[in-house]
Order: sequence, then structure tokens, then C-alpha cells
Amino acid sequence: MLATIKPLTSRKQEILEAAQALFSRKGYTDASMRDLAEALGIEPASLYSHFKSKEDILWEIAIRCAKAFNDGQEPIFSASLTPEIKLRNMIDRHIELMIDNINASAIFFREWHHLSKERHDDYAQMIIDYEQRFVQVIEEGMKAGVFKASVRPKFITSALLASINWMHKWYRPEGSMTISDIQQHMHLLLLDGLQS
Amino acid sequence: MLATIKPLTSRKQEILEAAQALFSRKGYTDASMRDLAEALGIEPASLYSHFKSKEDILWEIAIRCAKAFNDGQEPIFSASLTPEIKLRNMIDRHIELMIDNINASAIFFREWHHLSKERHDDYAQMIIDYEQRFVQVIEEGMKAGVFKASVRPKFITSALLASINWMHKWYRPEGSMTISDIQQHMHLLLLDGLQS
DNA sequence: GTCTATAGAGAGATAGAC
DNA sequence: GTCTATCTCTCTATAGAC
Repeated sequence: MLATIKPLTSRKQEILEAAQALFSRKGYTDASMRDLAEALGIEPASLYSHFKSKEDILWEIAIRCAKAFNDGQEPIFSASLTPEIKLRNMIDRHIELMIDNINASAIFFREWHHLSKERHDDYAQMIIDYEQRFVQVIEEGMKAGVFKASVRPKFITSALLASINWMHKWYRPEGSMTISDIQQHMHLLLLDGLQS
Repeated sequence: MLATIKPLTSRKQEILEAAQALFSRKGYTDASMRDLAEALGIEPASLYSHFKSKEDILWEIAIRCAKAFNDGQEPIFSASLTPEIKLRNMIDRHIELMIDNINASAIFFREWHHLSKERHDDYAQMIIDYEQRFVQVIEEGMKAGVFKASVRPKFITSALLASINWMHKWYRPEGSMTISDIQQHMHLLLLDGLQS
């Protein structure tokens, strides 16, 4: 259901990358087209040779990010694995995708509500679809008896992704935690439980 | 370190409550003084008889909310309890505080970055102090051997609070989950681990 | 494709009557 | 304390020269 994603001129790519960083840091509304132009060293009006509107920039970032997350998760979801291994792999993959798309990811789950009605509704569905894969694996695990029978899969998915998505607030590539450290800690907290 | 909180006229209280709901729903920047006035059935200019600026409204909401969370957590933190019981109680209390302050809570951990420099820095410290209580209890639990020795307390605190704070996105008083349901699910996910 | 210049809308805030 | 009227600023976006 994802819209077709066209190849980009390098200028368009530059604009999108600057916009991702800016929208992520300041938020969509507080990041102005003037800010964006300044970050690129051009005049604001020049942006409109590449994108029809500010919202079009947000949309382009949003669908590319949704595609990255969906495509990245696809092989794991389609693989023939036990539910507990599959969920573990999906968490690991989600963390890797967060890190690979750290600026865009803020748009994936925070800034997309600024999209206009129709796009907003389409996008909400993409996010529901993404989350639904987690819900489904948890349900499989419950049936198989590897996850506790008392859980509500939707609640768990929400809480689990909220934990990981919060990474965009604190993650720094130069920080003390490697991807692997983060993945192990998330397993520990979200799968194995904190108590020894 | 919290600023003094003055008693309010009922009109001020009305404005703060409408502003909380509005800031929570639309975000600080996208919620205009015109929106706020309309929600209250008055003209925008009238708001300035009660608050000097839009930011003063945000600040008033922010410090009241910080105080609610700090005061609410204080008796549990000061109590003489084992670390695992204390952490459990702090999680429960944090959930109760989220529900009691569901609109203001969005400001407590999302909208406060719109505060001006000095207030922003003061507020950041309040949030660090709040989180530090969780870090401290987790450290105690590690020393006592009831929490796994391999955890990073700051990471766990961040991920744990992110999970709970995400409630402001989905929690509805009329929804199917009671406070107690939510608390039990958070224990299960965050303390006991998902795997059976 | 980038520029200068500016239109047009909406923001926060103030002055002053009542 | 609330109103009408309005100031000033900044925003997104467009027109048209180069």
C-alpha cells in the first residue's frame, strides 16, 4: 500500500536530509522553510523549485521512512522461526532501523500527525500495519505457550515500541552504547524481565 | 527546588485546564492563543489579564505537573522498602500520576522544551531529579542482587518511563483497561519479563 | 535552479474604552 | 476583567528576472 517512491536528484536528497535533521530537532511546525534554506545555504524561495510545499517534504520523508521500516522488517517476519526468536529478531531489527534512520524515525512516530487529512489517514494505517506484525507474533507466541497467557498483545506492542522509539531522544552514534549493547538491554528489559 | 506555586483564581484555573488539553492535543506551537480563547468563549486579548504571555501559561502548567509527580512519588521513595517492592510501587505511582494528570503529563515530558532558556534548564534538572530516583532504586536492587547485575540503571529508567509515558497517546478513561490492569501489564512487561 | 521582492495569512501581544 | 482594534513579526508560498 506504500506510494511509489521515485528516484531523487542529489539536490532533492540534500534537502530531505537537512529537513529530517531539522524536523527531528525542532519539530515540524517550529522548523521553518527559512531555517531549512539557511541550513542548505540557499534562499527560501529556491526550495520551491524542488518541492511544492513544506508538507510535501514531510510526506516524502515519511513514506521513505515507512518503507525503510517495512522493507527492513519483511524478511524477518516472513521467515520460518519460532515466535520467541521472531519477536527477538524483530526487536533487534527495529533497533537497527532506528539507528540507521535516527532523524527520519522521529517523523515515523511523532511528526507525521502534521500531515494533511488524507495523507494522515493513509499514514496512520501504515503504522497500524507495522505494529500489527508485532501483535501477530505475540499472539502466536501465546498460542504456543512461550509467552504468558495473560498478556494483551496490543498493549505489549505499544509499550515495547515506545521504549525503543524513545531512543531518538538519547541515542548518539558516538555514545557509550553499541547497537549490540542496546539490543541486549532491550531483550533483558522487554523479554527476560528485570528481576533475577 | 520547585518554584513557589501560588493559589489560583478560578478563572486562571479554567484557563490552565483548557490550555493543558489544547497543548496536549495540538502541541504548544500549534495551539494558538486564539484557539485557547475560543475554547473558553472569550476574546484572545482577555487572556492577557491573567497571564503575561503564552509561555507563562506553559510554565505554570509545567511546574504544577512537576510538583504533582514529585510530591506523589515522595512518600514511596522515602519509605523503608526493599528495592524490588519500591520500584514496583514507583511504577504503580507513576501510572496513577499519568492518569490523574493525563493532559498535563504530555507537557511534563514532551512540550516543556518550548520553555525559554532559563526555565528550560531549570525544568530539565527537575526531570533529571525525578528520573534519578528510579536510577537510585535500580542501583540499590543491583547491589542487593535482586536486579540483574548486567543492567545499566539509566538505560532501564529511560526505557521504562518511555513505555509508561506513552500512555498519554492511547489512554482513555472510558477504555477497556482499568488502572490496575495497566499496572499489572507494566509489571509483567517491565519487571517479570514477557517470556514464561 | 536560484535569486529578489513581496503577497497574504496568522501568530503573540498591547492600547485604551467600558 | 473583558472588549474592539490594531501593531509588529514571522510564516508559507508565489511572481518574475536572470
